[in-house]
Amino acid sequence: MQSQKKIEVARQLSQLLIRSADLAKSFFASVSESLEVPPHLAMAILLLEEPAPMGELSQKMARDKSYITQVADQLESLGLLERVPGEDRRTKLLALTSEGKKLRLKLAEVAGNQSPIMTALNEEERALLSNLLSKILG
Amino acid sequence: MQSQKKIEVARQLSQLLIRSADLAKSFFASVSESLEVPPHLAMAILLLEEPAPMGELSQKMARDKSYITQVADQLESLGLLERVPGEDRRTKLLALTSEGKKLRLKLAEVAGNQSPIMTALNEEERALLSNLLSKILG
DNA sequence: TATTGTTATACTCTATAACTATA
DNA sequence: TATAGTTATAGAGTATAACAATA
Repeated sequence: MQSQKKIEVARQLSQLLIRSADLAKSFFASVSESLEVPPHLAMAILLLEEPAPMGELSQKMARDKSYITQVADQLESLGLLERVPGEDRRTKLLALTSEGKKLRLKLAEVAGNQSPIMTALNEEERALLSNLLSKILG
Repeated sequence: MQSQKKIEVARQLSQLLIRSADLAKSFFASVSESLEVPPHLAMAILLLEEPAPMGELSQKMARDKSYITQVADQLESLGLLERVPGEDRRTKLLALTSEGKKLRLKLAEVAGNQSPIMTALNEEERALLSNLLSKILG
């Protein structure tokens, strides 16, 4: 393939990728906002199916631990989670309250059923997409 | 498909999508930084193959015009572009200087050849991915 | 000494609102 | 009145650095 053409292919595909991810994000943002939680709090809730140490959430969200402290503070003040003692006394587990769990279910249901990924693609296409993306991620 | 399972599929695929887009972004960021331009300036340069009014760049980058003003200021102070008069006297065209054009070529070459999208997928796979993503974007 | 989490603070990206000049 | 661009400013999201408690 010619060099100039290659550039265009790469650029357009990158743009498609970024726009799709933006769509997924903004879909998730609108779901969260309809449930009156900011998106990053909603994402944390979704990831806390089981109580987990803050460091673990930091990894899963790919955010600094100091930011997780702030997220946890906000969720706590909304009554959606509690910090409970962990194995060793430095560790704190983030555990959803019953209200947090309720919210998690609602969030998961809407996000699972109405996501553009679910509505636009059938099962086979989703599997295909999953493979291609995994390949990119190496 | 069961509801709980569906949720997991949607979440995992969204995560894959977002992580792939993040990879594309951070690849581009590292390319730009190796050429000593911040990524958003680099993206503007890439999009300015031909001189274009600021409003057009605003659309292509999906950013507010006031932000484009700031981007243009920075590129101008780096000697990478000039504002030249457009058709009517309100309009200004953003035109790369010769140094800007040189940089654009380097940028495009590396981004086109070494992008994870290009290295991880073959031509057929890229076409497939492009279709799936277009479907999601509707 | 290394690890978990916290605090205070500052930075980056980007938008909003009010404006100027031109159409 | 509508459009292109500018200015000044503010906000959201996130990180850095120094710290405390525990291991």
